[in-house]
Amino acid sequence: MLRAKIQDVARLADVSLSTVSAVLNEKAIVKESTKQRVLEAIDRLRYRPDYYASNLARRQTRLFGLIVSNLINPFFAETAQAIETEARAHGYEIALTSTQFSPARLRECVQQMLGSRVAGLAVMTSERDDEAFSAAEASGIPVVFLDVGKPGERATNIRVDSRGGMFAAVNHLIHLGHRELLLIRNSQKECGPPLLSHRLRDQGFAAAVRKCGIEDLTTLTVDVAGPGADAGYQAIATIAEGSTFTAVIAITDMVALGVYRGLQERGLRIPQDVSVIGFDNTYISRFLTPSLTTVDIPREELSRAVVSALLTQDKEREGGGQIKLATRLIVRESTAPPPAS
Amino acid sequence: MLRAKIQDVARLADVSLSTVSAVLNEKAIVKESTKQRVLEAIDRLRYRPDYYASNLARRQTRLFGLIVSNLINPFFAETAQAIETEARAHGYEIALTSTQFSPARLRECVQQMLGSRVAGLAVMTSERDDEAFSAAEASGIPVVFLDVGKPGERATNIRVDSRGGMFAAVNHLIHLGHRELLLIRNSQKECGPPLLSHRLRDQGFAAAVRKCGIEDLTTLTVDVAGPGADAGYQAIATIAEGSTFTAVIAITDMVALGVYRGLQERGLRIPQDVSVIGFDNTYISRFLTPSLTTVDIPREELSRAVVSALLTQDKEREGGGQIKLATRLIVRESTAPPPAS
DNA sequence: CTGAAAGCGCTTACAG
DNA sequence: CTGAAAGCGCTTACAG
Repeated sequence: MLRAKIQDVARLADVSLSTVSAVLNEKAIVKESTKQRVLEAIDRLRYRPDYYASNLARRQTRLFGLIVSNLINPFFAETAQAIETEARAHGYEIALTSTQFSPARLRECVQQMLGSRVAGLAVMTSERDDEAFSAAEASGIPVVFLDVGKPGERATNIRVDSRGGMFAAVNHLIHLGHRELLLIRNSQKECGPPLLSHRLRDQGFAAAVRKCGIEDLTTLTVDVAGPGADAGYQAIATIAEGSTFTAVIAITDMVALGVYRGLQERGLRIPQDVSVIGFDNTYISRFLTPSLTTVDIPREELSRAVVSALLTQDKEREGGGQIKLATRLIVRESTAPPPAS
Repeated sequence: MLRAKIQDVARLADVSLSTVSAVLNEKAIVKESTKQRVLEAIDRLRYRPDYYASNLARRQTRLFGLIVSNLINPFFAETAQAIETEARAHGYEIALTSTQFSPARLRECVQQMLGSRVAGLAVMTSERDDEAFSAAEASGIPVVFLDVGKPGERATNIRVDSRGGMFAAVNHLIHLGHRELLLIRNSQKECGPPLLSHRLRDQGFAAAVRKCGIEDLTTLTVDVAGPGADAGYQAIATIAEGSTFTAVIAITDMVALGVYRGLQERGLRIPQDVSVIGFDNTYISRFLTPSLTTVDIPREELSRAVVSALLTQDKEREGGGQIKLATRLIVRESTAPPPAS
């Protein structure tokens, strides 16, 4: 069974190609009766314009590319959703692709997006790859990086204020009276250097500790490889009996979920024995028991910032841009004063 | 800045178009020295073949379309990921799109996929739309529906054995001694008729109850609109004081998460006071406290079944197919005998 | 408002 | 192994 083409529609409706095209794209004004004939023919033939032919013939697409690391991480999924909604509101589709944290896949994805002549490209991955980044920047289309480091000459860089979030988290714990903090990070396998967004959270933690002015503050940092919840669980399960801590900061909510489980298995109650803070404010965090104190990254603002940057024309964006997004600590039930010692 | 085209590469490398194309597509064998020249030119010009032009010129794409309801639901995200991995192993890309549970969006998505001349289309949505389905079937490409009802003439239908899963869940509870069961379902707004996969789970529940042969079995079903966890929480929060139940079956793990929270707020312990069973075996379920007893839908088998059906040629698939996928109850900590009354 | 014609950037037989 | 030519199915000026 052969696909109908625009020719077939034109013939059946007894009009010219341009008329069918006009009806399809609602560009020119077509006489109502003609339009009906065309519509009927389209319907009868189950005609669907060929996407490749029409995009080839057009000068441009109404498509934004969005590259994320992974769809299973709720933060990426929620953010992708928010961006798609925002983009649709402006008449753009989203082509979504995920890298599974592989720099090589990231390069492929960028090339694929450029080959799809996207009107703009957002790269929101944890991993980074210089070649991929420079290819994106050199393309001439609007490019947005999320927390990906070097602002670059032309790209817009969105920086989530992870540092600020970490400051808030650390200060919250200190004010509650905690003096022994445990920071748990996870890394994906084969990921090369640590994820920038994690590094920023990291640095924020270190800076907050340094600046708080508390002398007897003790900190410990644990790194575990693997998916979030597994890593958080492992971190707690394998930490030496001797190590003492009254509060845990998990680098993501998923890690915190694993921490919850690990603590419970060791017979430690949250928050009576140990306080826990997450990062990302994912959907599940407020349904956990106890509900999770976490750092919120504003999805709405983020998606608006991304789309508006992608919509921006070249001339307006010389020198690249830097957009900073505030974070906010959401205090819930998982944090409380440390147990009396 | 203009994109380089194949012409530019040919000119710079001093060869013909077909030679460049041969290098690009690794079809014909090109002399090594020529190949190097071409590769160099490609590199120098940052050339990227235009996706639309090449797909238009080709007879076919190596692209499968995948339509899901929503990316935030971990089940869809995890399944999409598994399918993408499986498809890549066979040399196919996945175009992923989500409907947000809207039948109108589903129609658009199908049309868009057909316009993209996908080599196969998998529809894994909770909602359904006859027009969209028949458009997909009429297209002549391999089509796979997941739990979407009517097998159709040509499409393959994958049925998850929800009924079997529900039987296992109900029987597990009955064997533990439970006699008062609560089933909690959620529905998405604007979704029209109840989701088929939920209906199947529903019917499975009813059938299991009917067939178990226990006389004094009491069941209650509650419906709440909204996202999973919210719905589960609301269901428990708003259920009348008088209603008694010793076990809850949640229609999805996300609903179970909300149920956990709701029960805890009402001072009920899991599983000492109330047992809870979920559905989907999502990533988070084993990290909850207590870990969640749930019905597993085998992701691997599912993705293999989907991809293999999409790969199947027309002739082999006359009359459509029906593939049934077994489910399995995973017993964890959230189920135990009911409290002594 | 409608029609004929050129062109989008590739791929693919087909000759050489 | 390489080159010239046709064609993929649209869109878009440009005349009418």
